[in-house]
Amino acid sequence: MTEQIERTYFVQQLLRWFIKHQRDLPWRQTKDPYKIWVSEIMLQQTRVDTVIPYYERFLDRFPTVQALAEAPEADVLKLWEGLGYYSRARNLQQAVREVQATYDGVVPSEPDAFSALKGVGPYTKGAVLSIAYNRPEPAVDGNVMRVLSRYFLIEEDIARPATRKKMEQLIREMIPHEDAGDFNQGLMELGALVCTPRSPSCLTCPVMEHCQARLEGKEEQLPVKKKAKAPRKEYRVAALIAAPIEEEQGGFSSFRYVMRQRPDTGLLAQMWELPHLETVREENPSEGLADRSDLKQLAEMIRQETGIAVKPVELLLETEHIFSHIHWYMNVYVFSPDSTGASQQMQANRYRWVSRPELEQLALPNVFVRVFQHLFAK
DNA sequence: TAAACGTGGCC
DNA sequence: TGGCCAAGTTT
Repeated sequence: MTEQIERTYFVQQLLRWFIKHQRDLPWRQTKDPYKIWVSEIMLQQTRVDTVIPYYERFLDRFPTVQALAEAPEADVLKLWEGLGYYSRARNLQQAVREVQATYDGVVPSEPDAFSALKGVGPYTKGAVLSIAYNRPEPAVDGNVMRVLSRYFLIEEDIARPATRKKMEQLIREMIPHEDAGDFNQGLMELGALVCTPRSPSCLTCPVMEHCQARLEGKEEQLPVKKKAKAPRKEYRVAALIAAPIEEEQGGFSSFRYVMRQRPDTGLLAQMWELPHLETVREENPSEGLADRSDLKQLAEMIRQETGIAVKPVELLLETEHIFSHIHWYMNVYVFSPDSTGASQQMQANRYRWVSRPELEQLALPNVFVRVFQHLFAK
């Protein structure tokens, strides 16, 4: 069988299979390029089941390009809370504002124009344009690379950009212009449902007959991918500065807390956190209580940046959090403040006193969401 | 090219 | 339990 016939067989079998077996997903109920775009951004490195509730809430709140373009950044970040890779949210809004301003709110269908938008890389360009506009652009993600590496027995490291480009070229040669969107989605769907990373269901695969890896018994060995490095360790000590809120009757029933907004770039950009600092610590973090000098340094930093003098009261909890590239060991101490006034200095350093209802409005990374869950459960 | 950038589920 | 993985992009 010639290579060309093999490819034609693949395309036809895949399309037939996809039409019959595709999942009923929220973003498949629409052809609105904006909604498909939102789904593709959320789905980057993120599971379908995780995305669905976020997708529904996000579009409920921002149903159109205009609605998202006009929304406060903080609201967008809050709706993204817990989803991870938060620069996706800021980039999406920046791109949507560009679409509103430059294209009168219409998502551009030209590959170069759409691709130029913030957060739109080679995958997202192909996915959105093929699904929404049926443009014959490749959309090569991890699923697609797995399927192709097996079917064509491609043994190059899929972590290399050069490998992805090779696969994009392959797709350009195969993609049917009449069914570009279904073909791209079919490839991804096959990777998600049948040609899975472990224990692929070859016996139900529509293209098993000519799958080169299957024919050679190498389906479990592909794709080849370089191993990721272990996350580096960081030890941190954080301050929960709590002050009772006075009521008219003279008692109190709730607290205010000092929160700090992270820098505009980098890890967890613009999200809110407990004031904390990195401490020098060798191995064995569970040994864990921050020593006096850590607490002293932390109190000093807080005084410098807020003008509030604080004293450590007790250890609230020791917790770990693993990002993709950093492993945090964090000890959280309760501190008592000598005052509760808001100062110019606090604001300049991105600190705020917040009540519990105000806290609910801020976007927090999961590691700090869990700290408060622990506190409020006590 | 390699590292930064989150989170949760799975085996 | 810990490493791997999931519809990647930016720098």
